[in-house]
Amino acid sequence: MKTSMIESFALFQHIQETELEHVLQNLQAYTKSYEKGDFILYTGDYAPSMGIVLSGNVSVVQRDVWGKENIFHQIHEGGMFAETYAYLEHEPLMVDVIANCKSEILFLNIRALWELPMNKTNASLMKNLTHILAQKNLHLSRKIEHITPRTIRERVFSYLQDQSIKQNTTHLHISFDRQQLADYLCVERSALSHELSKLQKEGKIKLEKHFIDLII
Amino acid sequence: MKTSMIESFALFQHIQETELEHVLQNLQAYTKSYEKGDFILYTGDYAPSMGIVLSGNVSVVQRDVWGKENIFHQIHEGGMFAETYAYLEHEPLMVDVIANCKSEILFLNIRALWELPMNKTNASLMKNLTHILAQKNLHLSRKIEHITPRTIRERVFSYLQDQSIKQNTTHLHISFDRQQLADYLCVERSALSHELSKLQKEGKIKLEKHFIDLII
DNA sequence: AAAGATATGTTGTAACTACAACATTTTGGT
DNA sequence: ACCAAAATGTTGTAGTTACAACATATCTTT
Repeated sequence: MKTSMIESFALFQHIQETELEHVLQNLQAYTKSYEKGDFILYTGDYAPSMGIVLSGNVSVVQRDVWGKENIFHQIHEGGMFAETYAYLEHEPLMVDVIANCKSEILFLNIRALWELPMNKTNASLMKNLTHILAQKNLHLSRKIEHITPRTIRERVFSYLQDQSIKQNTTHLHISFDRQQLADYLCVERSALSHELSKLQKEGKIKLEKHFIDLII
Repeated sequence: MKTSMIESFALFQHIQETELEHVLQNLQAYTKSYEKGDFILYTGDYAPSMGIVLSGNVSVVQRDVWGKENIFHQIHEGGMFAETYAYLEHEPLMVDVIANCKSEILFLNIRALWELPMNKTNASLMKNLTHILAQKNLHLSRKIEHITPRTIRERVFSYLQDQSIKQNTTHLHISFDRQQLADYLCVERSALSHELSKLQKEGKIKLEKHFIDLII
């Protein structure tokens, strides 16, 4: 396992490189590879371990009875998923986790952390984990903010303004394709396309492939 | 401060009663009282401390430009709020916290936890905090699940089914009034009343004040 | 018990979206 | 460069909601 890459991840901030191998062992680390479209975790499952995306990217998705998808998160390299369920061991997953492309996942039994002796390294891990959970919280709150408005137009602007702050530019890279963006905003794909076209005709945005320019 | 009450709270599980006074001191605990309608925290503020509801109850609310309210949580006795923002110190609040009635709040500087020596008590506090953050995450995910459907009817059923599981009965106590339930589900109050009436006429639910019977 | 205040229920209308069906553009493999 | 497949865009229609304006019920205070 390439520790050089792993030590850059949020969970391992302020962990000594020399400790890393030991930490991975303590957390019963193992990796697994997935192809595009593979299910990594299923709704209803219990997740004994959380996942870290070593390469590729995955979607955390909820499906309703009719198969309509609601994208909660898209997790890229270095990102974590299922940490909530790995921690709350009796809570069944309310989402699927699916590989968007060929991906390699590192699994860690995060509950083991609380059985380990209390030293500086393990305290750092706890602090990092708390930090990550707090940020997941914010992401979920932002998603709620984005899907609260009734109209597609308002949802799009809510999302684009958020992206504009995060990317610190008005030339926004959108990592979703249209269907995924529709799923994230909980609207119909063709209706989203229609609204984006209208916004472009009105001169409020400019569409170019995976970028959207915000024009103010 | 009545430590007998405080030790029953989620944050203080498995903490020795004899340690409690010391812990409260370390976390710079102080209490403050609020009247109905008082703002406890404002959108845009930074929260240096998180809050625990000692008595009364509070709402965590987001407002849009037109003053429309979106209720994220309702926090009752023993519940916590702003733990995410208290932990992410540079993140401004995206919600208001408002007292629904006369309430007493205990404030704790949770960040101080990471500066303290690593002993069993502080490790328990970290574990409890992680647990609470993970559960907040689940609550937010459930809220997303409830407001994802397009129709009021589907949102109501999503919420009622969730309550049915949580309360383990079909005779559901609803702690929201109609306006609050509408705000939580992000729909219009009168439209919600209308839909609830229709559901009752169809024999699918039975309304009685602050209870709703699910009829299956 | 009465009166004012607050909460809840009812109705009509304009606006927006989901859905379906189809047209066009872009992408990836050879 | 070509083709097939996938992604994106366009249009019309039926159904649901927000909003406004009002009616009724419930709570509070005296």
